[in-house]
Amino acid sequence: MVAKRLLTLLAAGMLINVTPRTLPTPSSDSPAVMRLFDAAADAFAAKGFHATTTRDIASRAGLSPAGVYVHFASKEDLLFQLSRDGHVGARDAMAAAAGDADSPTEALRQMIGRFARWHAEELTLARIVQYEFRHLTDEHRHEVLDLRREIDAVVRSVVEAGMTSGEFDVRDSHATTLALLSLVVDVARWYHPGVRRTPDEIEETYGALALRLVAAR
Amino acid sequence: MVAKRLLTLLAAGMLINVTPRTLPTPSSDSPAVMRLFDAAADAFAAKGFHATTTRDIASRAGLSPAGVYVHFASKEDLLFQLSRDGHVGARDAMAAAAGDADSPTEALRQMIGRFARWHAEELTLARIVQYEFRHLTDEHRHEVLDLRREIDAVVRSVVEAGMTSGEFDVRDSHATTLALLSLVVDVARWYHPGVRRTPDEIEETYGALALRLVAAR
DNA sequence: GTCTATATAGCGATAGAC
DNA sequence: GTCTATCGCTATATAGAC
Repeated sequence: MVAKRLLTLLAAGMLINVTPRTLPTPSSDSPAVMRLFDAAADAFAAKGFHATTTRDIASRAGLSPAGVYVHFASKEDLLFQLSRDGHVGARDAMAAAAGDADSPTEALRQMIGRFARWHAEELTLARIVQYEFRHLTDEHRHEVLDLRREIDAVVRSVVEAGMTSGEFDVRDSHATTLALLSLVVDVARWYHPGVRRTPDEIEETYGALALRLVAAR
Repeated sequence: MVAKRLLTLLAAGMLINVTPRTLPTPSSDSPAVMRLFDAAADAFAAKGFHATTTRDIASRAGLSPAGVYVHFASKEDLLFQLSRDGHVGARDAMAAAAGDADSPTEALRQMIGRFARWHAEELTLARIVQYEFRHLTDEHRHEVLDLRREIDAVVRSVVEAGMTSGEFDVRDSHATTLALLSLVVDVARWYHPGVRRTPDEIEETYGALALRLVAAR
């Protein structure tokens, strides 16, 4: 009961509302802006932030080099918006998954499975989220760090709910949360569409692996 | 018995000899070369390959910008030698750990524990190994990929030995090997000396987590 | 809002003296 | 083997025409 209430709280309230979505929604952006987001995401994911030039981004988006600066203040601004939106999407996908569950065991299975799936389905965004993070300015990095702490907190809350209910055999919730996130984050490293596994299989596999890590009964 | 022979084979022969160490040993390098290796490793680990300038490296090593090119053909050559030596060190640390074990269970615990510890103790090298990989030239990347495949193969061999002996409950040895390596690789992302855990604790924690992932009896 | 043209700076790497 | 000086190039970002 306590666990269930906690989970409901997390899924329905805390996570959804901690960072209100005051961002411009993608649908309100102009075609050029959307092309620039796509172009920058592909380039950053493929080559990394510093190996990507503004000319790369502009030409992929069908614009001149100067065209980028009509819509974005800098190359780093493009990275920041991609990174922030990616973190918000990842967090919301996980929170939604937890909301469907009626026990810590099911919440963890669905959250980790769904989060792993997100890394496969949103591969370019996931790579930016996990690998390009450090190239943000100090101010932007701190803003995104808050989102990362939210993601960490919801996983740890479910782990601790399972410890309290007796469903999980875990001594250190921080260490176990870190391990759970390690499994998921690394999907962005090895996954490639069509190789090894489908997003469906990844979701199932990682949900099961998560329950092994917490020694769920 | 079969499992034990396989493990001995892996530890004593295959891994150690697959790639003979024809590299110049660090001890035979000049002081300037060692300073350049250290300087480049620190800079690459802290900022990434493309955000590091040859002037950064040279000044950290106490040389002029031109001084780098007396000892290395290019900035990428420095990265390659660091990446290759790092992979060899990681592989050998793991193979040595497997050699001490008398069962797949103990081999896996010691290998994963030792490998995780290596990521903490050799943090700068580990970050280069895991994150700067993609900035190698095609030829160099393929050479390092062979080392990565060796590391993957030895972990998978131990997983499969445990499946054969009945000690592990695993359906897909590839997926489980990937998950085991995900745990370890991610240590290079979150570890920072003095924070959260000591290398000793990491070795113990990750050895135990590995056994959970394979559902060792 | 997009372009051409360019400012300003820094890059990796080399030449040649010592 | 290390230096000073610099080449040739590319980078991010801006100015101003349309």
